[in-house]
Amino acid sequence: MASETEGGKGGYWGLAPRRCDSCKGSPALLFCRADAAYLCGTCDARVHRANKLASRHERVWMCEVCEQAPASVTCKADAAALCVSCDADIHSANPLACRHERVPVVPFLEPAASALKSAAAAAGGGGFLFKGADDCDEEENEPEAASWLLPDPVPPNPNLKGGTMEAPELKAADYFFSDVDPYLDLDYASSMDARFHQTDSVVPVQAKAVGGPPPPALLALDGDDFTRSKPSYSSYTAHSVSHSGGTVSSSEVGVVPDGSCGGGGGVGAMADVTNPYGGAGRAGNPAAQMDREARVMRYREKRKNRRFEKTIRYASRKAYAETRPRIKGRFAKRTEIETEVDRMYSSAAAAAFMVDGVYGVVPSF
DNA sequence: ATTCACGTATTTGCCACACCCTTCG
DNA sequence: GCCGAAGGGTGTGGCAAATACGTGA
Repeated sequence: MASETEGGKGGYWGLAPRRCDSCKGSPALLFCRADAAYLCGTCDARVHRANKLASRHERVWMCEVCEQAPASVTCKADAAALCVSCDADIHSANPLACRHERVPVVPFLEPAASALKSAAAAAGGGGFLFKGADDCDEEENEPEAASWLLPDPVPPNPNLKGGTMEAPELKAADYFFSDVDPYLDLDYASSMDARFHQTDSVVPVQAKAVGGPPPPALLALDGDDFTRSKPSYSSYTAHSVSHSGGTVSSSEVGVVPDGSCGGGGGVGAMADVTNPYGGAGRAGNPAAQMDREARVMRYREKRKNRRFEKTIRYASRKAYAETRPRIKGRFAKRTEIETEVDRMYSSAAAAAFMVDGVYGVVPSF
């Protein structure tokens, strides 16, 4: 699906990724501090396997955003390795972003491919670099995580440039969004975010305890993976989701073609949507790239803030819903008698309930 | 290997109404 | 710009129906 990058030749956000200093052809995958050189996976393996001394060179991944500079920090929230510049840009964008926990990148000594595997293997034990933002401390389905998060474990082969399914430019960031973006209405999500941010402070989140960590598949795809056929995770059923406006639901994240995409809907619109990189129409368009960047930022913020447990936004409504009369589970109209009874006992009975501790005071916001 | 029936698990929609939020004067 | 009133829209939980899935014959 995401086999092409911005315009088929640019980097993640339209900027061409830095080329390997050795072969000058493949995009650099890592930076060797000792050599002060940017290397692709193939050259890295060749250079640093040459002798024992070279094998001790510390290397770090390239910044996943700009692909121009070595990563200096890893943002846990974004699950991304970022260079100093991108780190500053991204995490100064808004108050939420600036709160992201970041840690210095840890250099690795093994070849890139091995390092990738190690990272994937370590994903279950603190190797958050290649994990989703919310599942840092949870078990991960390793193959799946690798399949959608990891950059191509096989170093790009310059000889196959442009002729393989795996475009050389395809890097971690591509995997991050390759499955998600086409089905993620970022604008809508952000608008919902805006709404929630307006009201989130109104009512404290009342998170119900859930049995365990969210399933990797959901975590991996922001809970929006509607491309899969009916995932069944009992702890995260539709009730816990669709009955909660605070969590992701199918109604929240509609599969809505981006109105800003060219083509005017129909097949054209969908074709554009299914291309997470905007297609040729966006290539080289700074405005579109900025828009894309903003969307990605919003997506990441949403991903960071997502909750898979049921979230009660209005405790008062919950309290009323729980006490509301029902017929076969449906809310029923209060009869006059009930109303009268409610009125008669509202003060005394309510007080008794509160004394019993069964019903708490309904907060009024 | 395919089809069918059956049981189980999961998802979806419905309902009333208090309250939040926007609009208007 | 501030305030209050009015009205519309939203969120809430339990149940049943619908749907999906799994298993054995």
